[in-house]
Amino acid sequence: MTLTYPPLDREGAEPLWMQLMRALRAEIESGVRLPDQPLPSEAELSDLFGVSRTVVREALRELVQERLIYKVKGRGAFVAPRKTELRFIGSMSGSADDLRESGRRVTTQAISQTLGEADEREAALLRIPAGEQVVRLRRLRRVDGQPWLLVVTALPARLVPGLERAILENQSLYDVLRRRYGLEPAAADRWIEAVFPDAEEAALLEVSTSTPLLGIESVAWTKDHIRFEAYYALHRSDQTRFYVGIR
Amino acid sequence: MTLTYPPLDREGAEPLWMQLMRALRAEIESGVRLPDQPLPSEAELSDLFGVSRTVVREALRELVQERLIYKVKGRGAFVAPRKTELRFIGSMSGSADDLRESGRRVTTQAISQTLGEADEREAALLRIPAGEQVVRLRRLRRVDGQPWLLVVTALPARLVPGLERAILENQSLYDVLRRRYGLEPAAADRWIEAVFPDAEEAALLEVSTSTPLLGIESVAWTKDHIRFEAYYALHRSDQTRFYVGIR
DNA sequence: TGCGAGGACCTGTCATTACAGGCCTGTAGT
DNA sequence: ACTACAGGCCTGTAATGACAGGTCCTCGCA
Repeated sequence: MTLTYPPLDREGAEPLWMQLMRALRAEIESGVRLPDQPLPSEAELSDLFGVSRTVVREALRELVQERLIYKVKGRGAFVAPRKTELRFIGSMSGSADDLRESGRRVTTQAISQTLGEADEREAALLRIPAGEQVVRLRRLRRVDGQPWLLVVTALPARLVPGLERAILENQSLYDVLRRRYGLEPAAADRWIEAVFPDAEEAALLEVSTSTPLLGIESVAWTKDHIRFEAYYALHRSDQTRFYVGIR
Repeated sequence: MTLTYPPLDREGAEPLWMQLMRALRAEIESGVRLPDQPLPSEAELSDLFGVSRTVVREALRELVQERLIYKVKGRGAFVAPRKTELRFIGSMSGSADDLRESGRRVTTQAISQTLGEADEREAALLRIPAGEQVVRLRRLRRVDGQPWLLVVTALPARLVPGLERAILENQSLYDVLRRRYGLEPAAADRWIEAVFPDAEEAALLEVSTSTPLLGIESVAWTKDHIRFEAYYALHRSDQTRFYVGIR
């Protein structure tokens, strides 16, 4: 009993492997395929979708990367056991709320809000072509007056028209995104690294350029896999600690 | 001016792409290739090493994954700018020290220390065959008497002979690994997710099985890329907060 | 001198073919 | 009833060939 599939679009719209990946992901996330159940073999998928095994393997590779499936050599590919949904608590709102609860004064200062073209890193994170228009927000967050966190957020302009003119001072970005644009974060990828600030960043955070900071790269997407926000945050970890909380 | 390379081993010892990846990684990490300098093109690497472009692309793919290089369509592959070394502060030692500094009592209780066979997850993380012998440590950490963190650590037995008989109670694992086995963590990958504990885990942490916990999967390796430790930590985030600190 | 077209070079994508080696099961032999 | 082995299925690895489309330099023309 195999499902039937609409033919893939071969007119260059999108790579075949990406279309195939989406089709399989939709099946898995819709619950049609149950955890630990085998997917059709690579050869079968080739036939079903009318593409080469190269395309199938590329698609499966991405799904393995996303932890949606796992593969066992000699047996096949299987649906990964459903993970508990990672409830997305931004270091932005989440940690600010935590700190406020603990009686500290948290303020957010908008450094700049501009329209611009996505650079390589942002484009890769948001899965958009480099050069596409993005709204870029630079904000400085203070705790008890002390600089604490510097964030550069990029959002595809077509998803958030007019955001560059919104007043975000001391207002949760996620609230605005949800209320005004209907963007609800469902999950995010984050990378944490130790970095040095450049001269401007150091000045804003009031540290020397040789002070190691916590750099957090993040990309957030909705349940429909629309990647709507990428940010890079620089964190002073000497004064206030950075933490991730679950609520 | 191209370098000369020893021929790759074709006798099934290791996939060609892995050998090629190692060769390129060694060059990059030794500083022979400078940041943002281009690597030879895929075609050139094919010729230099006498392998197909398939092999070259697989090797480059892994290096991109490791963030050692980046690729630009139409231009080539380049050495990634040297990242500030991620100073590895385990949630084990690091956060424990932080808490101790803040005047809280941190104790570690060994639940079990056994020899066993690596399961699929551990094998994948440690890059060893499933079934290889691993020393497995299960430990419970308390803060002010309250259960806080449950960790299951797996280490390849051949790297840490006799560790299953060591006394680790209230002693830093990393100290033991460094002093006794010369294993110095240089970097680590970590994944954070929200999970429910199973019955036994819930009992140890004194929560219900419907309490969401912070699950941290981690694998650590030395500067020689020897992956020596994988752990899965379950964190009570309702009582004490989980945080990552830089020191 | 400035500019635009062309071409060389590069990665991205895709198809096809081949074989090694792990996994599983059915079957023949004990 | 039990075991050993063959064969089928599956993924992993590898080679080869082809073309699309991005990048960059050069050369000829205005």
